Amino acid sequence: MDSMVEENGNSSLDPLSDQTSPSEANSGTSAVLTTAANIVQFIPTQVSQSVIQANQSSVIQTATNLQPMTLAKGVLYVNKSNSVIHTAPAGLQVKIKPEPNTTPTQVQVNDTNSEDDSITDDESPKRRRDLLTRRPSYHRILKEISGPDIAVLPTTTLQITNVQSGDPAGSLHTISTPGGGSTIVQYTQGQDGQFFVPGGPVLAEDQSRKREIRLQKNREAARECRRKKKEYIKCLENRVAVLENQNKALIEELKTLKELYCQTKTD
DNA sequence: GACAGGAGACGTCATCCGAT
DNA sequence: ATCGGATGACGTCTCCTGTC
Repeated sequence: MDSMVEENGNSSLDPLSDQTSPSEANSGTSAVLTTAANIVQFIPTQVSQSVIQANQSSVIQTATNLQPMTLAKGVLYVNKSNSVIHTAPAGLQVKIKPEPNTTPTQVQVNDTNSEDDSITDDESPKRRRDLLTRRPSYHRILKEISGPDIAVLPTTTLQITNVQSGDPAGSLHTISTPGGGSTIVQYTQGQDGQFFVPGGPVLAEDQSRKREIRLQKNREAARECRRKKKEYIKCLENRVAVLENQNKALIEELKTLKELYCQTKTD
């Protein structure tokens, strides 16, 4: 499943929400899905999603207004019907050129290997985001460059001031930016050389507890997300099977009708 | 049996995005 | 503006299978 085109009118994850039979597809505004060898007709209002196999020269046409699309990796989400979508071999990138006065709008697939014009200024931030691959995280980059757990401070001079506090642990030290600027950290140093940050253990404990909760929630969310994704893919595969069957049936029907037509013509 | 490679599941991080 | 859920990306681990 290298490329998919999905009409997003139905927000349900279940691409099988429509199970139209070939006969049902004969009413209402019809859409035509044409692949190299096959023709499938279906009703846009009932068919929530459709799937195109990769590496086929395919066109999806539906009858009415073209709507904006959003892109996920390898997936086209079509907000409404009525698009002309050309798929192409893997490694190509889909580009949408807004053409308000023309119908239907063309969705173009460009070879990004040959030309880097995939993002233009007039495209929405969302589109731009979707088209960009994620950059490596700063954390990861830092880790690679400097090793783990390196804190980076701005290259300004720091100032340490000492205040006699009467604290048995020793005098209070304040690290701040020069000129009475913002305090970065306050600490005391015991006779054994250990550092104590006031309120430190409590704060750290709280933060670590919050972090644990967050991680636990995210763990569960990730699990659930994967489950849904698997379910979704399974549904898409089922849908492919259904459409293939419909395709076969229609081809058969066409064949029969052609034969019938030829027969009546010769009579 | 040892080993390599692929597939799948998982945990974590970063980011997006809708709700408040 | 902030928060929290959802999800893509990435690294790691485990299991399975084929090859030697």
